[in-house]
Amino acid sequence: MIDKLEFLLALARERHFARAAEACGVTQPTLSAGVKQLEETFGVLLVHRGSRFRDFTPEGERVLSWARRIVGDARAMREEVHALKHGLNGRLRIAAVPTALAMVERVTTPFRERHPNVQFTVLSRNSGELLRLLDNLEIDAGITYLDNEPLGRVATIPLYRERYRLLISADAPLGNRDQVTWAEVAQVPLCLLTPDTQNRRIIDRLLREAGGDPQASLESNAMILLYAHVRTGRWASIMPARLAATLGLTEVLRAVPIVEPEASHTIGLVVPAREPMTPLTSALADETRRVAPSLAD
Amino acid sequence: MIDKLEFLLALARERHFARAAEACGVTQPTLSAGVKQLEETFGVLLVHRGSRFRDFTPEGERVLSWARRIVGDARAMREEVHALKHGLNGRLRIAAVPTALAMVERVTTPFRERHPNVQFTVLSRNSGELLRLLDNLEIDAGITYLDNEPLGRVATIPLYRERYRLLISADAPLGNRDQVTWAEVAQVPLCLLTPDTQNRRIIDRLLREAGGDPQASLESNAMILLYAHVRTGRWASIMPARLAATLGLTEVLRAVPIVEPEASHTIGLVVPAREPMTPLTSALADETRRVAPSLAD
DNA sequence: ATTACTTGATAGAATAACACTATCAATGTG
DNA sequence: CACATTGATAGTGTTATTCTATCAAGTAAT
Repeated sequence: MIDKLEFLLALARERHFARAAEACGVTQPTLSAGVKQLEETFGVLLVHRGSRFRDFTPEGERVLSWARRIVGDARAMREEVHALKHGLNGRLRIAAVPTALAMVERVTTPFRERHPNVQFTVLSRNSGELLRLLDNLEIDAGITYLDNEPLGRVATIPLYRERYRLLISADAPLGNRDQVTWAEVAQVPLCLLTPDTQNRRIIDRLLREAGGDPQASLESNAMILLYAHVRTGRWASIMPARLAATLGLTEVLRAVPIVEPEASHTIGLVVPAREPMTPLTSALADETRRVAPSLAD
Repeated sequence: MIDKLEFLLALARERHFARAAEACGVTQPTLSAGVKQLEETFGVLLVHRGSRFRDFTPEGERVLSWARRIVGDARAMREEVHALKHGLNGRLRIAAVPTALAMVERVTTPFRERHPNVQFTVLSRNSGELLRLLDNLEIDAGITYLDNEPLGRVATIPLYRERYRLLISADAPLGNRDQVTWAEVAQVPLCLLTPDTQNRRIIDRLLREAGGDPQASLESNAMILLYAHVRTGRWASIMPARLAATLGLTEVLRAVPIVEPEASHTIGLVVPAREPMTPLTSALADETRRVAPSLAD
């Protein structure tokens, strides 16, 4: 039964019978039969199919949402029993928004001190993608914005507040200032994240509210690329203060606080809203709560 | 997998392999094999066995608690999909404490108006037994005391407050009074529920706190038996006011409010703390919320 | 229109899983 | 010490599951 529900989850992810089957490590007829068996036991069609996968029926959507929960719980059960026997081990799959990537270390480093047998996979994802992965149980936790766009059914643990700095060469027009306004920043050509990221949407909004017309002279989804450009002193960017501090400044590169307004957003851990959590997730949440005070401001 | 977890739940209920097997509709070797298979997949012993069932290992207890949740969710899923197709139907299994039995009608009657295809099984159980049944998914909901003894992991919906009356013949010493004190009642031989019931423990406590020495001249776990005695006019009892009102008074039988203190306890619906609830449970909770205001005082 | 490709369903065979009956060994009980 | 109780084990037949191979329906391109 649970295997069949996993088939259904894979089908929801892949929207394609053969690919879903591959993801489950079975052949396509096996997955087709599994889905059909679910439909027979429930006595309802779950999937609209023409000659190909179309979408889920309303009943299918409901089953899907139960399946997420049941499959998640079954995994949590296995994980917990394993942890009871062998101590905390396994792999934590985490995704973080690009602006928070450099801060993941603040959690993972002390976590590893405490639980050396736990391994990590950390992905860079934009916030929307991150929530989708969390929903589909493809990651165990995410680090993203908690207070800006809606999150869905998740539990959250605040980690730190993101504040904004203009990274710019000391030689440039605004480079010698102690602070600049968003209105002033709006006049500068910037290296920014792509518009699919929440950080970019936040910055665009702030620039627009200051009467500017946001346009990035260079866009990327990788923070490291933006930084590589900025540190030449020939480009400017807006980055979270903590990120700028982590990356370090050169002799010519300055991080100027941006005011009017002194905007800030909360970054934190999001985990599936399941009670009880899996032992790994629960330990990660504990570590996050432990670390957060040292990052407060 | 889910079937095996059901085996485990049955074993926890029956504490006996053969009886658990019978409850699941399989033979004893089948259930033994199922449990053993769970133990193999987890790589841990779940059950301490000597020549007979002893108890669950710590890991077994954890698996058990996950099993309750997973099996419950799987049932809820089936029920919900069925309800989507055929409207709300099926059977609601409810247990109520003896003093609340007569009030169950206040919920079931309007519920049936709304959902005529739902059938009921209503059992009389003491509060401890009721919570155990709820835990083991043997009932869908209970009606019991919400504010006296601890309940465990359940969601509660208050229904009404239970207040106490001395049911006694008008000829008897206290029979002509407008109110009596608990201290006075403590002097009267009473027909009461058995001490396994929460109502009896509440009354005993109130009598003891009034300096009395509670002793029942007749005990039963069936309210109807107590009433049959009392209505002869030759016995006395303490009953909740609403129950006395439902049963009706005879010419000689009076229901005298008991004061010092004017004790009261909240009676309400308890359902498993699962989010989302099954459609039947959810509808019952809705109905209870709808009815409660008309019973408030 | 015709052809080729994509996608999911179906048929048939091999294999694995499952549940049953019968029986046994261990532990209590009178 | 006989005897009942309890759960594990062996052996067997049945059912489920999964695979490979193939098919039919629908799309897209020529």
